[in-house]
Amino acid sequence: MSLELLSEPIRKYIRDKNWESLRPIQIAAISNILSNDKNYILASRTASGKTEAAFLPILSKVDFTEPGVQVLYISPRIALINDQFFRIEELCKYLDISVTKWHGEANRTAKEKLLKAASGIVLTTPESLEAMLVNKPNRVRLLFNNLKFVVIDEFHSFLGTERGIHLSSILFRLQEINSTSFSVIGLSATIGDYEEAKTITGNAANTDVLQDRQAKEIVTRFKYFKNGKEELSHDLLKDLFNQTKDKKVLIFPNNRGRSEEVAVKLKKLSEKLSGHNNYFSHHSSVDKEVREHVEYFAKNTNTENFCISCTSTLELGIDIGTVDEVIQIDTTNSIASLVQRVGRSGRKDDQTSKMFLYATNEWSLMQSIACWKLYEEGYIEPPLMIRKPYDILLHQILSIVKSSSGIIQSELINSLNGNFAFKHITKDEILEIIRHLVETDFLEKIKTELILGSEGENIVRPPGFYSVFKSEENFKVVFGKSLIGEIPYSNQVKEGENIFLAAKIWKIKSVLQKSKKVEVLPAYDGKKTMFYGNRAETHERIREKILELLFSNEDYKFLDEAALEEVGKMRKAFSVLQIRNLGTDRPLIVKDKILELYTFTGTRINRTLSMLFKINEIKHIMDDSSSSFEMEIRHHEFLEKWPRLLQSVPKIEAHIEKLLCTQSAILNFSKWGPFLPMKFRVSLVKERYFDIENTVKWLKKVSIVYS
DNA sequence: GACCTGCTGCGGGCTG
Repeated sequence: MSLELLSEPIRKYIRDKNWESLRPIQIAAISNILSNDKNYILASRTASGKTEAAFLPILSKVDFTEPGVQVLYISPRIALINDQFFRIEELCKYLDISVTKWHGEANRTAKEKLLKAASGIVLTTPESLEAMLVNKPNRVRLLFNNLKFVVIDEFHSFLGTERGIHLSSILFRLQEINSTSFSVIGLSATIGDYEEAKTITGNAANTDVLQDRQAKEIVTRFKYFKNGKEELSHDLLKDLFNQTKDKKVLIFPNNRGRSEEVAVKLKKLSEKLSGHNNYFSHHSSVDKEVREHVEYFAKNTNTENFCISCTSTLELGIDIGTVDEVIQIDTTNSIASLVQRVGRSGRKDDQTSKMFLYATNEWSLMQSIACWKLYEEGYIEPPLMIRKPYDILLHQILSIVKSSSGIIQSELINSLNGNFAFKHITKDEILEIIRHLVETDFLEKIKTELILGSEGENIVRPPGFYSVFKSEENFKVVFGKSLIGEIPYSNQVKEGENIFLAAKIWKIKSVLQKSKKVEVLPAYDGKKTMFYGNRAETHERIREKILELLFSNEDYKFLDEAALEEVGKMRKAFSVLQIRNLGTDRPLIVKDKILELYTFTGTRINRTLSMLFKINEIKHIMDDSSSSFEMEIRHHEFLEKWPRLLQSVPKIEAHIEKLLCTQSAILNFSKWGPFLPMKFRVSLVKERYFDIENTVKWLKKVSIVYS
């Protein structure tokens, strides 16, 4: 039925493809996009044909003979653009529409060709758009002043992030140069909060969600191998090897160091037992060419089995072909991430997705089960709400001033005030930040006009200016003339040390401080490489679910014997506590000189509680993975101080300010935050690192029960 | 010590 709505060349494309029928999300998208000009979020599981769902109706609807680029496709990954380019180009051959890749690694000649005759479809990243807006505003006008559609891929990956606010602001700036408005189409996995998602398009009221809830059948198996030490146990590795040796698998060990450990050790086992040789690691520190080789191999091999040990680099978008099984080592920190990873296997229609979960400690096991149960209930945690993104505002102020090479202050303020990315920030606050930037030489005011100051000139010049997220400085790892990857500078980076990288073992021959290079030679034995990283955050609902699991009698068929036994042990240990109301009671365990408090709540609330403990001089160690506090305080003294926590909430602000002066690392999550006036820095930390509002709610409802 | 992402302009050297 929806086929008739499409233009003839598109119908021919579908006939040539021999598609028996269109997918539900495609049918919904075709009839909606063709019948009105709303924004849409197309939400359905991976490999359900979302790209075609957007482009079939768009290509039917848009008149590509008009001047200027008609459709802009924005992706969070270059690799995804390169992947989608082939699919979209194939589709466009039926209509004689030009498709151009525009990103940092794209062909320059193709870009120049586009500039000579702006038309068709452009595939790009938020950062490339930012760079164009900063350096060549006239070029942006030439290319994008007649846009009809903006398609945003992996829409969910922008939610609740600084990059999402940045993207939103860029959409506003594009709207500003378009005389008529364009529609935004977001392609997304199933997400937790569609109302929040709609706000990125800038017009939530005019944004509809088309959702295909149909999920794939997923087979899961949870295994438990208790691991005291830092490194993975031999038993686990042996089991993992047998589990994966004759299949095509992806393994997610949660961090780069462990990803290398798994790849190297499985490869060694495979060599000893004459298994296949296709063991790889894939993460941001592995050289790009090596990674592309791994992706190419996985995509193009039919007969050979492989095993890729990876981080979230392979969680998003890129279709790496047939994968039989996904292995997760220890818990994911979110349900959204779990869903994405499971979706990497069984992409073909008739296949089920298979996931094996290995837990190495009891809390990781409990959290894995909690995430899985919540997923089964259809729950996905909502993204973080960023209401006051002062840091992104500051970045955009510098960007706009630079692009205009002189702008009237009131004009700048009006534009920012109308920008939907900053709708919760007031005019007065914008003015205050501009004044601060003038005082600190980032901007200079000449009569009513603003230009860049000397500090501002320095900061907008390096290429790093175009992104809003932070990145660490790394040392390149080279063997002879070939680049293996990059590692951060740690005390492990010195002559004679052995490291794991790109699924191989290396001995460090020399460290060249000046050129930031590490020369290596192949070796046979070594240690896990040290990588730095930010702490991941877990939502409170997951921790509440763990408490519910501990006080339930439910039998889980997906657990192996060891996991079942561990769950039984945990349940027994907690059953002695007098918990009557799972929603409000939290256990306090009284030991000799210490107390243990189990909060069963999210990371940001735990951090805030830790802060309140500090303010009230309660000596403690927080462990977020078990959501618990070990406190050095007498029982009666703690109960006396407990009600004071709530009273000291108003003191938090002053305390954060003090913290920011002594240990500025607390603002490490924000790239542009350090350039803000103090009160806005405090606000960023309050909103993104802590969660005061929900901590207050938590403290008001919770009652402590003790053994 | 739990993740990941992106990037201009210019000039010098080389190739056809």
